[in-house]
Amino acid sequence: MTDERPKYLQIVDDLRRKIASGELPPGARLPSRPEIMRDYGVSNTVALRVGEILKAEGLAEARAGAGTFVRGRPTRQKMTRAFTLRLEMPGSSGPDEMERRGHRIWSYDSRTTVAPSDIRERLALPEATGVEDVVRTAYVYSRDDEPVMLSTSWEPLALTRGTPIVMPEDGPHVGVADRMLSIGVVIDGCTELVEARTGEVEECAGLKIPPRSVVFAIERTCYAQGRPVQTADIVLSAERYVLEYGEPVRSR
Amino acid sequence: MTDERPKYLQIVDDLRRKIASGELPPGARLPSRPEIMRDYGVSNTVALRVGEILKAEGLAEARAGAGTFVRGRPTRQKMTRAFTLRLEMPGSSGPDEMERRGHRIWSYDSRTTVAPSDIRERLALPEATGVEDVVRTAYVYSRDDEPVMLSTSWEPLALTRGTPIVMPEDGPHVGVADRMLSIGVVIDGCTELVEARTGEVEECAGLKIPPRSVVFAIERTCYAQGRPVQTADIVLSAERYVLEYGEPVRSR
DNA sequence: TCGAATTTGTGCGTATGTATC
DNA sequence: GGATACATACGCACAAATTCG
Repeated sequence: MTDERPKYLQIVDDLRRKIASGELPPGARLPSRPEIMRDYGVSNTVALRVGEILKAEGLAEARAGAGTFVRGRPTRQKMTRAFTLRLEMPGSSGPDEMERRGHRIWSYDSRTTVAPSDIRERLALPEATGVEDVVRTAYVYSRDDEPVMLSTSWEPLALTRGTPIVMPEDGPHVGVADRMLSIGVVIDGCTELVEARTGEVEECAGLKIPPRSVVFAIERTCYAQGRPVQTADIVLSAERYVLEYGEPVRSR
Repeated sequence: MTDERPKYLQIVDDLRRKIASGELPPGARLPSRPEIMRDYGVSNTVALRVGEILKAEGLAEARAGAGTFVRGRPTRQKMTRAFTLRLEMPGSSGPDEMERRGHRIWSYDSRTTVAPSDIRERLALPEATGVEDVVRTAYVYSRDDEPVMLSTSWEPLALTRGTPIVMPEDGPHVGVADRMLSIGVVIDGCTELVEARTGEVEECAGLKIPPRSVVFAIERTCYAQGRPVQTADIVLSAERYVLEYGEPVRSR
């Protein structure tokens, strides 16, 4: 054996090859930690690392007590972003686009707070004075009873204070545009900044995907006549979703 | 301490927070393994894991013998997608949005060929007959003399055959919309399917980024009255770019 | 220039809790 | 209930790279 590389990499490579070749098809059980230790003659440290790497690469999935299994790639859902925005534009009512596609709000948590500096910038808020000036709402969206999207929205209290829609979940209005319209704020513009990166541990845990999976992180800001009226941070798995932007094709 | 989460996560969180807040700016040294063990009262196993996670998340960079340092994120360029499309829409001329932002075509390679099946589907082409029916052009875009974007575009020969714009780089017309307009095809719709994943070896090599870096893979299709007239596969580094979509804000 | 101290990378052994079968 | 497997955590050792006096 003239291989200079670390043992754990050699083993990972070997298993990766077996997965790619189909020798270990999706669902197949990978060797357990003790088995790796025996088969390859290594310590638990190495066997442990092998599992961690395969999980991080999204190739394997571990279930405590059961074993480690080859992961079947999920079919990617299409998430039509521009379309969402359009449907949420003034006049819409009833379930918004998210719900129409089988997504439901799994949980949410609203509270008033002092906006952090990056949010202040996005909402064009003045210097912080220590006074609570935004409503922060953390949503978890689900599909088929699985969490699939995390969203944290921020709305300036200056806009909503004293209105019936201070707390997003109060009342019948669904979707930002609809809610804002009900207090006379017409949302007429929206931008999304799309970032892709490996998910933080908590994000991946919240989405029930392997740690460090690739995720989309979308920064969405809605405007009314040029003034930002709501901004949100949206996180979703890049393995499960493709984002669709652009003009929907009309006649087809 | 009522925190139920694993120790390594708590420590990672603490350091991540310090990095995000700027308390530990890019280039700053993170606590070493012995320091973490002492400061947080944990074993080397935990301290080790903390470093591994921060590295995997791209927040830190370790040099054996020297230490672990906060990684300076390359400042992310904003790639304004919708805007690009709009500027490329009929009537525009001169340098397109890509060029305006300092991007140049580094190299390209055009040839006629038989479209593969996925492209046939996107362009709504009939069954392949073995006859060359598309022009495939592979571009490498650069910025500051560095390759930053790969793009492969496909145009049906049925549209362009016999016109002066069969080969994209012939003539003065820059940008799809402009070129198509010159032969009477008015592009009036465009969709982009945005995917994020770890880059393939060739892609990362072409972009001069580390293997398995996170990349955007965009599938863009342009339509004229509902009929697809051009489609392209675009790959760019997710570490270097953020995609911007949506209505640009008017009055500001 | 050299060597000591430090730090990361790799590897070893072990223990305990908990989920699964 | 018992065996198995993963998750987390403890301990230690040594090589290679770097830093610094």
